[in-house]
Amino acid sequence: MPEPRKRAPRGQGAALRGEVLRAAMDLLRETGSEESVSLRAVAGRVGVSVPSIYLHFADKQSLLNAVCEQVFEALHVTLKEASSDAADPFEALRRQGVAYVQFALANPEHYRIAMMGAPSDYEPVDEVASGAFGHLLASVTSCVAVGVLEGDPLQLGMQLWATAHGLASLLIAKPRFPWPPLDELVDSTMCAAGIGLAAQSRLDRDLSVDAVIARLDALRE
Amino acid sequence: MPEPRKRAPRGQGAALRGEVLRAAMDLLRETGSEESVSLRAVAGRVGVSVPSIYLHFADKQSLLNAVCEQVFEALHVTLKEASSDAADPFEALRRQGVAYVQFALANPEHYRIAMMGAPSDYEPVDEVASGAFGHLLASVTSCVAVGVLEGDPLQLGMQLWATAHGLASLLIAKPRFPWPPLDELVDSTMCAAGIGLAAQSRLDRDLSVDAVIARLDALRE
DNA sequence: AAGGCTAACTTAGCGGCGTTCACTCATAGC
DNA sequence: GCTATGAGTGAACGCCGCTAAGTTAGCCTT
Repeated sequence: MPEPRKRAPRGQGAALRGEVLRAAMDLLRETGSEESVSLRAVAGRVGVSVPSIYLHFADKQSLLNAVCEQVFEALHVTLKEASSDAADPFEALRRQGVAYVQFALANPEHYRIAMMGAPSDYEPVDEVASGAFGHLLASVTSCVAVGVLEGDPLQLGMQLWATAHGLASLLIAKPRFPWPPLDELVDSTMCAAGIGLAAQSRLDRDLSVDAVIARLDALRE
Repeated sequence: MPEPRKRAPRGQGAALRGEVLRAAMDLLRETGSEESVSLRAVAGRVGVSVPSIYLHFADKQSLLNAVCEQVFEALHVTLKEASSDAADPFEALRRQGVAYVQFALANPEHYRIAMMGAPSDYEPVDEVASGAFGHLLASVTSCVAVGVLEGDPLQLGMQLWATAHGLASLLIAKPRFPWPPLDELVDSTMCAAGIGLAAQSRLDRDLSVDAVIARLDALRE
């Protein structure tokens, strides 16, 4: 592994920032473990000395925060694409949930850093809100407008988010668990989450089992 | 902070193991961050030198694995207590879900290590299966027997587990997010998860929104 | 009671980590 | 040609997990 990098010309110092960020993301993907992404490893891959990283990132956490932003943006794009050809907003929710889990499983270490790490001082909560979660919220709001969901769109969105995240993060954190076939599991879970939220607002929450059974059996065709 | 520890008598060397484990858990709880639990910090708190830890734990990960086992056991006890006085198995599920999230929020760093960390080489998957998850599975199986849930209890249990874990881990990982009041959010989410799983098996999964609305509106009293 | 055996624990040190400070070097502008 | 400055480096600090070698103290044998 040579060190191909030449000193950048006068105005182009910031180019190094992009190279460092890309190297960090590549290392995460290739090694699959956050701990192997050390500043020395990143610097070595870029072909630069360690302190050079500090010219563009205040510290290691800032670099990881930049990684998170990339992940959030990629997730946003993925969810938009997944829901673009849905027939209705309820199906859009389901597709977004499935795409969310697939994204997490396809980029587990990126997802772990962005969504399962310790909360850092600067949580980009606005980024998330205006990005992927904002897109989810729009679909939820449409569902409320159509009448399939009822209640506060923000709370409904968080509940759906939590369901998708729960499945994704469990699958990532506990890969040895004897999971059933994933496609069916994920689709079933997101389906149940949507239907559950829709059904819950139409039912008294404190019904007895027998009452719940009686009501739900009416759903059968 | 003095170092009160005297050398243990001849047969009691293993007592140190318990002290180290307790110190690690206390440090986790007090500092609220895994990174501040270094072997030096643990050893200092116990009043012993660092290599002494290696007499009872193969490496740091083994110590953390022991912490995880404690957490799983405490979680198991919590879930058993929470569901002990439920009127029916469906309510037992709901109470377990609520208690699960409360446990995670009350012990966030313990929960993070046990459930949100990178999978270590020895995942105590059997421990989880025979403990807290086993207890959840029993309630699910009862629900299937009673007829409110339908399908594979293992898959249903995983889906409920994922929902509770999703809420818990999101709340821990994203504390800056503008969460609504937690009690209502948690109870609503677990309720919706149970009802959703029960309703899903009674519905064609590919109904259009309008069909879903029509069917679900029949649930209203 | 003396001495040895071994369990229990320590001292010293390795290499790797994030981070900092003082520095070199090349070039753009005068 | 000179110099100001942006781009990047070398060396070092303290903390980390971990290890090899050594030391201490109490039970057991004789």
